[in-house]
Amino acid sequence: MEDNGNYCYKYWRPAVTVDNVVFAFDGKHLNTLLIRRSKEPFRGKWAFPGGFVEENETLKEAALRELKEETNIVPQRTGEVGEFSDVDRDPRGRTISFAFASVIRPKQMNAIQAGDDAGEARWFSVSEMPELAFDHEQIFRKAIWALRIALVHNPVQFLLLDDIFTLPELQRLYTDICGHEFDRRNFQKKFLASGILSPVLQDNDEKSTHTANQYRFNEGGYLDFKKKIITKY
Amino acid sequence: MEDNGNYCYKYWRPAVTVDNVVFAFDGKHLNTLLIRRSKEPFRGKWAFPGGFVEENETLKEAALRELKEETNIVPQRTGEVGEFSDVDRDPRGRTISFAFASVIRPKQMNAIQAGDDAGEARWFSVSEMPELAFDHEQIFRKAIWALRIALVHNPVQFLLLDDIFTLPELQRLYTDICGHEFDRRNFQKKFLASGILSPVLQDNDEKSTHTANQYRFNEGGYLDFKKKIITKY
DNA sequence: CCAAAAGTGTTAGATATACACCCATGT
DNA sequence: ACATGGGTGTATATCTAACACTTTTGG
Repeated sequence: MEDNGNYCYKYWRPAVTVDNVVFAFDGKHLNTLLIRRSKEPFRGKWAFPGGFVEENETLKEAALRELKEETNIVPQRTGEVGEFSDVDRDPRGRTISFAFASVIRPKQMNAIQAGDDAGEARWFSVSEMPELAFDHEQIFRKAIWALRIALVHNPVQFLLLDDIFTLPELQRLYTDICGHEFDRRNFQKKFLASGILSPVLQDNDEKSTHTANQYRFNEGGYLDFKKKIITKY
Repeated sequence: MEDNGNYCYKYWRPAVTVDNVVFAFDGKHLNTLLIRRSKEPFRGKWAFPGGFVEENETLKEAALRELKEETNIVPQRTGEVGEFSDVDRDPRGRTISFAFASVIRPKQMNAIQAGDDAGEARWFSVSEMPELAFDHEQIFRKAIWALRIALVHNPVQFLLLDDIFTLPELQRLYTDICGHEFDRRNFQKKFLASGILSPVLQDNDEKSTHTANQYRFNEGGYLDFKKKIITKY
């Protein structure tokens, strides 16, 4: 068990890593960012970007540092997914990982750039995920679940869209996150009635053409809306 | 930094601990289990039971082991709360903690018995918590929040009650968890209509007396109810 | 010309809220 | 007798769900 290294402790300690599940919406579908492993174990397999935690950073800071180093992504928001500590989850030895889920805006998607020990970095639609290294399947399922819950408690959906967006886009995003189809008319009615969205006035030229109306997130309206909901519980 | 111990590694590793927030309902109020620290740091202060993770156990297994050792409690269910990894959260040195929240039934409450380095173990009403050691305030707030969310997704409320319970008890439990008063008539109507509860037939003698009706959790009804809800999202 | 995508309104059912009185028990 | 706690029903408002046609654009 002892690696004969320079860091010695009185009691056993596990190695601690962080993993990042980054979500992005390309206008059609929800995607996550994977890197292809260039080293053993699982060489050639896809995995979530991550790495070892260092001495002077929190787990979240470690996650964001690794994400930036390996993929050049800096998220809009990052939340906790959970711990993954099965004794045999890493063939190299006992490693505990803590996973985070992040969201970025569509326009940030092409900032990706594989760095460090990431051979390649690529977006995958959440409905077409490849086989993953380690227990990253498990991490993925838990991350989607966390995203679904966050949808209700934080306005992450609006951090997954650009500043100005359309209702059909918002609906497609909900469909992918919830894995459930929504009725278009009811969906629109609900959001328009909620006060969460502010319409963006378009040129009359554009407006006359038959394209989707544009909206912006209205933080004040959102907070009021949430206050009403909370009373319900 | 090097403690000159027997466990040596090539790279730095943090110490990893687990903490347990155990919730129990005494019929009137929601309580959590604290132990009084018998050692420095924070000697004499109250804290959640927990300890260091060992080599052949997951974090959850470590949490349950420490809980049993320090307080003699074996919970009905345990869920994740989150990570606590501020660089200076433990004055003894860099320590990362992962917190779990557990629930037990009322009749298990008096099984507590302080063991190991727990000088004393005691239940505190969640509305009358003492000052806590480390960043345990933070852990507590996050644990309550996790419990509130679990209420919607898992039937933890029924693991916090004995097998047979009354609607007023259930309502008091909800009040404490949600921090919000409910209308008695609407609360009862909702639960009775939901199919989640099965009435327990009482003797006519008892029934004629004016005491609260008894119910039992109905798992099948709960699953049907949940299925309907999920479609709504 | 056809397919794909977006706009738009109504109705019926379900759910949520607000609200008051009586009875039994124990002090 | 009084305070506490528990049982019970109705009316209103809100929310949810189901449902079809027209317009525009691009191929």
